[in-house]
Amino acid sequence: MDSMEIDREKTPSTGEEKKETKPIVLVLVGLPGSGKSTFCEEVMRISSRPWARVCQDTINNGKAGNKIQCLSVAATALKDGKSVFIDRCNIDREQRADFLKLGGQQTEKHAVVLDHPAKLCISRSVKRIGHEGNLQGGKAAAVVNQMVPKKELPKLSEGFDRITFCYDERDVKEAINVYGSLGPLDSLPSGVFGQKKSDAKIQLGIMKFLKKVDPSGNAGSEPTVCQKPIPNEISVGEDTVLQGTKMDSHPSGGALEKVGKSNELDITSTSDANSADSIPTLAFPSISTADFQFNLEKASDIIVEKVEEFISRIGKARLVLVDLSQGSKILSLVKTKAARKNIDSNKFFTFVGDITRLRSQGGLHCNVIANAANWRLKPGGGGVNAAIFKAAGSALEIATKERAVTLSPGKSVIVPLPSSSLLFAREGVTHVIHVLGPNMNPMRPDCLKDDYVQGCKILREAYSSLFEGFVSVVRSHGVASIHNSRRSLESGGFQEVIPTNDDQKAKREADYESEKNKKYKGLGGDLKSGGSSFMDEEKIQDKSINITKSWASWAQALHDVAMHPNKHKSVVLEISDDVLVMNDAYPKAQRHLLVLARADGLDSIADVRREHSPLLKTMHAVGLKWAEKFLNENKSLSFRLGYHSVPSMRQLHLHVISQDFDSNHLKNKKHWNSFTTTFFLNSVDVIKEVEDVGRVTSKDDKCLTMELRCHRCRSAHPNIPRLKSHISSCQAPFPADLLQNGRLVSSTGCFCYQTKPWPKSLAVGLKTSWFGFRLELFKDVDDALP
DNA sequence: GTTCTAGAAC
DNA sequence: GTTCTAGAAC
Repeated sequence: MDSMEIDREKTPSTGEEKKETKPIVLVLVGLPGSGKSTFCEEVMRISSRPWARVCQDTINNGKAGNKIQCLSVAATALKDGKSVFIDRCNIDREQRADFLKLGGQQTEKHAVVLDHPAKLCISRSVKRIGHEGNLQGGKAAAVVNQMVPKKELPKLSEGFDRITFCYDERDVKEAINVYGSLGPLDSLPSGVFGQKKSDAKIQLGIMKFLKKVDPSGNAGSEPTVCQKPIPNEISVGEDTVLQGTKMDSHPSGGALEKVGKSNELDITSTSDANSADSIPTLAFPSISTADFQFNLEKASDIIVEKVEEFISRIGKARLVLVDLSQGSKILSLVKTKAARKNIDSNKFFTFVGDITRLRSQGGLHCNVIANAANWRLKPGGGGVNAAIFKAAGSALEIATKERAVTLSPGKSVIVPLPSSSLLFAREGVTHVIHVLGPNMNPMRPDCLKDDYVQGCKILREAYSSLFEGFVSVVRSHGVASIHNSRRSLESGGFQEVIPTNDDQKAKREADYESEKNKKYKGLGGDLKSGGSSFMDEEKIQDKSINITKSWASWAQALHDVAMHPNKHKSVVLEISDDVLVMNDAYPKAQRHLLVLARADGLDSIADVRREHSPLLKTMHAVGLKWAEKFLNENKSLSFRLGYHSVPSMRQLHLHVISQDFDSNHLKNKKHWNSFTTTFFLNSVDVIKEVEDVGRVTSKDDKCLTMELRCHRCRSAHPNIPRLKSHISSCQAPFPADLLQNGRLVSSTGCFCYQTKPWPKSLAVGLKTSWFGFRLELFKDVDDALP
């Protein structure tokens, strides 16, 4: 950037002076360590204009706060006539959006982008001490790395009046001067200033689409198509603790107890100890056997039984049973029984040590730890619960409260650990799963006395819930971890979990800001039955927190097909890089297909974002092609293409279903209503909504229990047999809304594909790439619309 | 998602 | 007594 003045010529700047002076909402955009706070301080130091700095790191009485607090403080400052700095990373459009609404038309919206190379930001944030948000050292490096793939440069179209890009200190200084010399009545011209390449954003978009973003984070530079490893020299502090550590008898107290057939453990047997550090690992105490006085023999049987059940589902991840005492009876029992069952000791072992200091003292990095919680989910009571709450600090209490207030025996709740927690910073723990086991101690609540039938049942449920929770964390984050460990190995690299750019979920979770530490849905019935104890969906939406659903084992079938189509050749009708077609295993009509997305991490329509629009169109196109094929075979059929708003099965899948509903598999109200009410989201509507607002908003599962109505004439029927009898003969026309916009596909309808040949571009597109063909396809779709 | 089954509805 | 639903378990 030569100078801002020169850039002004090639920007959409109007250069017009504004007659009325408005306060400025200046959104800083930059990685930790990019110098946002310094920028604000420098401007405020020299400026004669009243400024307020809204800093998320300190907004909560000097501690880190959340976005809502920032918005509130900023709004107050604006009302006082001040201009405000939004001093937080604001790294993507979503993070910035709410701040652009501040003050409506009465404020100017500016962005200053401190777009320094990620390496520089890492180096600065690792070195700094006394950072307001305590983001320094190894943790800072990890956070920066996590953010890099998420970076999305601001655009005027987001609602900014003026955007200034700074790539080096000279640019920053110039920008400080520009804003610092702004008097109370001055204003600045609109436009984009200092951006190196006008197509940088487009390039970034394409790179993101191709899942190949320049990891240096310098989107302004020439994009590259390979991922450069993060330099190793930034590996610092506690991250090096594993190296050279013998796990069997760690001098600081941790001791690994080998379980099963192998004497070699992954931590030490791996060629690079760092890679073991990034294997998703759950450390869990024995549930109910301490204070709740559960019989050790029975408990050890159940632990081994449940470990055996789950071990095949956790991929490369590991389970570690932890106990503080060297001569722990429960560890010894479990170890023996696990060995007897030949459970893989790389995936399950026992460990003697403090569950709150596994990495720092024991050299064992466990990204998830389980807490043997009490029903009130409160600290205290001694034992593991007290220790974990104490070690994690108030951050865990607050995060827990957001998710659940109480817990029933046999249930668990997953709590993502805020980065402000010591357990996160020191031990690398990203999630705590609170579990409540059965109580056999008459001195404690809900004592089962000696009812071990019930007790064993609840303990089994507790471990199922815990391991299911861990599976869901691994599935949401573990891909990144595994990719990462691979990358670490290749690069000799950085051992913190660094999400790769192709893992949207992990990417979302990687946000270090507490309000963005997105919400996980806890497990099992407790969230459902907890009633007022839990945040309802609206509250969750209000707090901009997303839910990651946990999926039961039976719900994984489609995901397994999508991930491993070779194992399911017999059911796959068609496959491309992006989608796969199969018959529904329990068809609810004469013709009932599923078009599955093959991307991992796209569990349901709720995960779909704007960037998935091409995929949705591909799925629609493939579904239409099959509908057309079926129509050629039977002209009397009609088809709908759509998604269940709350699917039961994991993996985004489009239903292509004929409207006869002539099937023995259609047995109950839920079946019927899931295809004939607004629970069934028309593919065309989904595509439009995703393009318009970036996601699908409707999520209506109440209609599943509504009365049974004919999907054609809308007459009500008392039960399924009577309804089926009616629909077998009802010839009424379909409701008007279905006849619009291609929602219904039939040989006689207005949306008729048979009258025109399938576009050649589609055939090519399906085999090659989305580019090019999708526009043509939709040109065809548009042409076909009435 | 399905299966199983207790008990409601007829 | 039979049919059907709805909830639990998987």
